[in-house]
Amino acid sequence: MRKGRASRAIPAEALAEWMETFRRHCAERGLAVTHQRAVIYRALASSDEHPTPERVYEQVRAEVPSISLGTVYKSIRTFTEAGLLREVNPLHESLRLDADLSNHHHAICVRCHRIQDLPEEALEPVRWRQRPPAGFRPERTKVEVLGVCAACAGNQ
Amino acid sequence: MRKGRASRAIPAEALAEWMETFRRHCAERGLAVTHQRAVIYRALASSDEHPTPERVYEQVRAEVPSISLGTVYKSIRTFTEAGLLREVNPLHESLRLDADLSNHHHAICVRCHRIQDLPEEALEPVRWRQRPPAGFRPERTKVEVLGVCAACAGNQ
DNA sequence: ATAGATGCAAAGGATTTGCAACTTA
DNA sequence: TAAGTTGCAAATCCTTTGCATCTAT
Repeated sequence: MRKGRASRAIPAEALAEWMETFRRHCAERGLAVTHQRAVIYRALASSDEHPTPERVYEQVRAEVPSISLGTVYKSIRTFTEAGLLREVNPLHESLRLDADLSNHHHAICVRCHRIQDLPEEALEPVRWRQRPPAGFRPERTKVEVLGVCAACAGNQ
Repeated sequence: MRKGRASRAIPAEALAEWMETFRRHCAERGLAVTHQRAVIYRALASSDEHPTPERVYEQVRAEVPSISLGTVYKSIRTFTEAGLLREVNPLHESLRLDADLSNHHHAICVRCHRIQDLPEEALEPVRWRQRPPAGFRPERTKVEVLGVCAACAGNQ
């Protein structure tokens, strides 16, 4: 994991625009725009390292030393539920295992987290159009199709 | 999440073959083939639900009531490190966040878990060849390119 | 003024670890 | 028999919760 200050390769105006969007979204959903929330959102929007809550806490504490880790967690959850933020890893609550080592993909239910196998042939092979990031050595490509499974769709 | 007995749509002979492979792999790596390990591996290889360690524990306890959850965790880790088993979610240790809601993909380092963005145009669009699983309503498709990042490749 | 947000501390779940007793090769 | 594995309990890490105090609307 890289250390140091993480900054998205995005100009200050774009960040300003995101902060504006942030304020609007909060207003639309009746979320108070507190100092803490603004700082937390800014830390997230200006980072390209896909940080953990702990890492966000570190960054934010530099600006608001009295902030608590609990507030960071609560804000992140609020933002995620409001659709302002996304989890990179929808299945992070617990380890999920696969004894099938052949190449295949997964269909993941965003509601119940059921995972169904997709045979490799179910999808067109993934191909590069551009070059991979400099120095990155690709080994394996997985596709996750996120959606709603039959059971969850049936439950309304 | 489905309840009940999960069974992969694989005939008994294939399972027998997997168990044989399992024994061979254990032998190759100097891993003892204990009753517990065999039962744990069988539970995993015969399931299509991508179970959690807790779920494996439930299934295995039906056969070996005295087994401990710790042993299940230790065996799973041993199997994963030996390459007999794969984690569906390599990033499950902690929540990772993304404020960029536009469609894009990720390059994930399997060593340090660094996540780099891949713009959507970096890859050919993912297309279905076959039909999605019955009743599954796809919403979004994510590609994860797993590999080794520049920093980790440099460290040997 | 009031609903909602914060900070703190305690609780809860997932996973790992230490160690003595037991198995496998 | 020696090295490795198990079961148990305690420890650790990540995340949520309860509650009194404070703040944005």
